[in-house]
Amino acid sequence: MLSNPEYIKKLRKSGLRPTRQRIMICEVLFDSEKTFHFTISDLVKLIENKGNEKISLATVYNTVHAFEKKGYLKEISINSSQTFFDTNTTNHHHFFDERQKELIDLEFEDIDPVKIKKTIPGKKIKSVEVLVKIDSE
Amino acid sequence: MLSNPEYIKKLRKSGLRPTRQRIMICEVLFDSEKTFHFTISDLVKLIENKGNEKISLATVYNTVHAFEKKGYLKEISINSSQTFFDTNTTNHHHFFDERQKELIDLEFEDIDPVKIKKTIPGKKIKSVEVLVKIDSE
DNA sequence: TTTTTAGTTTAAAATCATTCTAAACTGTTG
DNA sequence: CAACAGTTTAGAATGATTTTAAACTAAAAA
Repeated sequence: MLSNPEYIKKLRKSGLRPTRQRIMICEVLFDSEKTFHFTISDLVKLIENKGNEKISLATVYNTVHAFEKKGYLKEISINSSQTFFDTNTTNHHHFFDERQKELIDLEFEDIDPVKIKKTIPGKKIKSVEVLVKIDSE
Repeated sequence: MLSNPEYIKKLRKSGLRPTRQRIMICEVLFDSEKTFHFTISDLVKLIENKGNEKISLATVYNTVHAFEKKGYLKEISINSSQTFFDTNTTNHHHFFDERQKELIDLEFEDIDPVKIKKTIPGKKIKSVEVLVKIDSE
C-alpha cells in the first residue's frame, strides 16, 4: 500500500499531474492488498463511499483511461454493456459468470500457456486473453 | 447453400416463423460457402445491397438475437463499440486486429486445446474463448 | 375458406454507457 | 507571482441497442 506522497511521486513520474481527483482514485484502486475488477459505475460508488469529495463522471473516465494507457489498469475483453477493468495488470485470464456479471481470476497455475501457431504477416501479437464463461450447473 | 424452402423448413423446425425478413437474413448470412464475421451495421449494409426490400433495424437485431439463441450464430467477446457475430458456430478462436477492427479465425490446428484446471463450485463451463489481439509490427 | 390467435415487424422513442465541449480551475515552471 | 499547459467539470452529444405499442401476418382452429 502506497501512501499519498508515493502516489504523487508515481503520477509525476508517469507524466500525470497529481491532482486531488487522481490521488483519490489511486487510493480507491491501489490501496488494497488484493487486486479487483470494476466497472466505471463500481468505481463511482467506491468514490462516493469514501465520501471525501465528488469527482465528475468525465474525470473518472479520463483518469481510468489515463491509468490504463500508463499500464496501471487493464481493460478486460467481454461483451457486456459496461466495460470491465482490472487492477491486476499481470498476465492472467478470467472466468466470467454471466448470471452474476462477475469476473473471477484464473491464476497462472490454473491454465496452461496458450500457444498460437498461426501468424499474420506484418502483425505481431499484443495480447492473448482467455475468457471462460460459466453458468450454474 | 440452402435454397429458400430449406431455410423455411429449418426456421419452422426451430420454432421460428419463416417470415420474409428472416428468410432474407438467412440468405445473406448462410448462402455463402465461407463463414464470416459481422456487426449489425455490416449486416444492414449487406441487406441493403441485396436490394430486395428494407428490413427495420429492430427486426435485424431481433433476428440476429433469435438466431444466436438457436445456435446459428455466435457472439464474439470483444470490447468494441459494436458487437461482433460469427456465422461459424464451431469451436474456434480469433485474432482481433485493433487497428482495422477486424476479426480473423484461428482454426482448430492453430492453437492447442486450452485446459482450465480451476473449477468454481456449482458452476460449469459454458465456453472458452481465446482472443489474440494483434497490431502492426 | 374465413376467423382467430399468437408471433412478428415496424418506426419512433427511450435508454444508457461513453465521449465531447468549452469554460473554469490548478499544478508547474520560470 | 505570472503565465501556460494540463485538468476538471456540468451538461450536451453520440451511438449502439432496446423498448413500445400499433399494424401486420403466418399458422391453427372453425
